[in-house]
Amino acid sequence: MRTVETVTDATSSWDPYEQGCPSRDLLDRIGDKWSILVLGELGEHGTSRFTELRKRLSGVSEKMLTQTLRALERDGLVLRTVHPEVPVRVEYELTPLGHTLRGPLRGLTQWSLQHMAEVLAAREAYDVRTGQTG
Amino acid sequence: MRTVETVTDATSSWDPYEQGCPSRDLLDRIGDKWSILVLGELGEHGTSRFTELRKRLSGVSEKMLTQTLRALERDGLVLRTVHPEVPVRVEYELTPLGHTLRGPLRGLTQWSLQHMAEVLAAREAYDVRTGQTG
DNA sequence: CCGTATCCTCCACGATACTG
DNA sequence: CAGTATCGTGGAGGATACGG
Repeated sequence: MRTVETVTDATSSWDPYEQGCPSRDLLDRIGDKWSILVLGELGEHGTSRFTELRKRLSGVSEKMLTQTLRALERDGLVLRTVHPEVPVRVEYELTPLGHTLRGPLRGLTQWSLQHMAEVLAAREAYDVRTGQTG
Repeated sequence: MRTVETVTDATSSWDPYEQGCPSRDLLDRIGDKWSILVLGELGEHGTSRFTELRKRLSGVSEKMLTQTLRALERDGLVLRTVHPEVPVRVEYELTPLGHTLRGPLRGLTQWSLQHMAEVLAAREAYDVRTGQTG
């Protein structure tokens, strides 16, 4: 899932396989490890500062958090506001566009809550049947 | 996004970061490059054979298609039926559980269709503002 | 406090060749 | 037809150190 490590050539080319599957287009952007976690946090807690986010998303490195926030900002999903104080205070919040994503995302969350147990069960059954674990 | 290249130790450990974010749990399974495309195809066209899928998902390698289908089968989302004829005929279809995923997935698709243009626009605006491209 | 710069590791994905 | 086996690679993601 391509995030933008080299931002410079991110606009250059789109893989042909993406054309015609909108859900893939979207997941190519937010399907990475941290994007939806960030969107979730900003959706629930509202405006947050960098370090605040970093603490709540335990496990994220500074690099990845910055990178994720930049990508979301670039795509118009997150608004970044710098308050020129000393020390600097930076606040992140969802844009209106970002808020419209919460619905679909909640759809995924709901499905996961309702059906993930079945998935886990199916997985174990499969492993027993095919003889992993035993 | 971990798919199962080495199927053997796939059950062994779960990253701690996943706990408590159901949408991430889900995306860790179907957020890979081909899963939702396969689910989409099987959802729309119904029962399909291996080569049929391979043709419709143009660009997928045999290895990746097999791997994706196996993972989906293991998770109880896809049913694989082998017809012992000569030559062998294998058919894939969504399970009832697999069908329940279509709703949430359509949610993503709808969002993408409605808002991806805004995302693209925001992206260009950002690039101009920060001085890529020019 | 809020990042950037650098280096490194690991594995998802692809290409190719072969099989029941 | 429907796969398996093997090898190679790009780049996502982490650790660490430094900068405004």
